Amino acid sequence: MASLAAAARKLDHYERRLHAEGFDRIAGVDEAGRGALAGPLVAAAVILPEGFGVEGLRDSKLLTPLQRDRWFDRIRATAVAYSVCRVFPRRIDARGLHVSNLALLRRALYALDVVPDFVLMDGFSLPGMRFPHLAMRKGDVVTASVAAASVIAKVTRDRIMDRYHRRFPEYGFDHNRGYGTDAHRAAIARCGPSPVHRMSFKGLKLYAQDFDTYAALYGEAIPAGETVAGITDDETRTSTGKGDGS
RNA sequence: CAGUUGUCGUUC
DNA sequence: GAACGACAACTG
Repeated sequence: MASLAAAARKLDHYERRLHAEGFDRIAGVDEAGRGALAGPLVAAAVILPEGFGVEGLRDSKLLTPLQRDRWFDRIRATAVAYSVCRVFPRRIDARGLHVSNLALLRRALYALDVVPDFVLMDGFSLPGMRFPHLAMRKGDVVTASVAAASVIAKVTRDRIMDRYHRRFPEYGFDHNRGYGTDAHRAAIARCGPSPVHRMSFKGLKLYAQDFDTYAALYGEAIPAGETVAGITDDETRTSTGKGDGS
């Protein structure tokens, strides 16, 4: 029990310290979906109430899907305020990931209907932010507010990807969440990109600019059970016109 | 559930 | 070199 209490104290260590210094609307912000080849970037900001029971709460990546759903409900039910914002692939392509990400985090903060008096951030700080803030390495592992935000962002994004899976079933979005697995890349080689793919990302850019090279690199990662009978490596290369390499 | 390894993406 | 975002496959 001592170790449990110690772990709990550690996760909201910053919140407690800040509260002792007089802050009582401490927001955590985090985003999900950064490295994905498809789907939106999702950011969430959360202000937890003082004394929010934090035992078992962790970075969304360290929770099982069931645990994430449970925390998602609990955070939404008890938060002083929370917000979720997203940026879609087309805009990421147009503005770049980093710029999109900064704007998104800022939007999530300003979308809070309770104005924070302090902001805890994951990794980097926001240029020109008007709130007092602290950016910390591995923020979602170390502080409750950021962990909570990471859960809201992650669960929201996963649900969006589930919806995209119904619309574009060929890519396995329900499984890979838009990330670049072998099967996902092979699906792109077979079917082409969907409207929710980030065309500015490596791989998709390659697909658009040089399909033959893309197919040679990723097209062979055919999912089990979908192997095209009789197509060997050589024939694939021939059919995609890649016979004339170095 | 607890870990480990691998792979990929973006940015600095 | 670092940070952030992930999935996949393996051990116990």
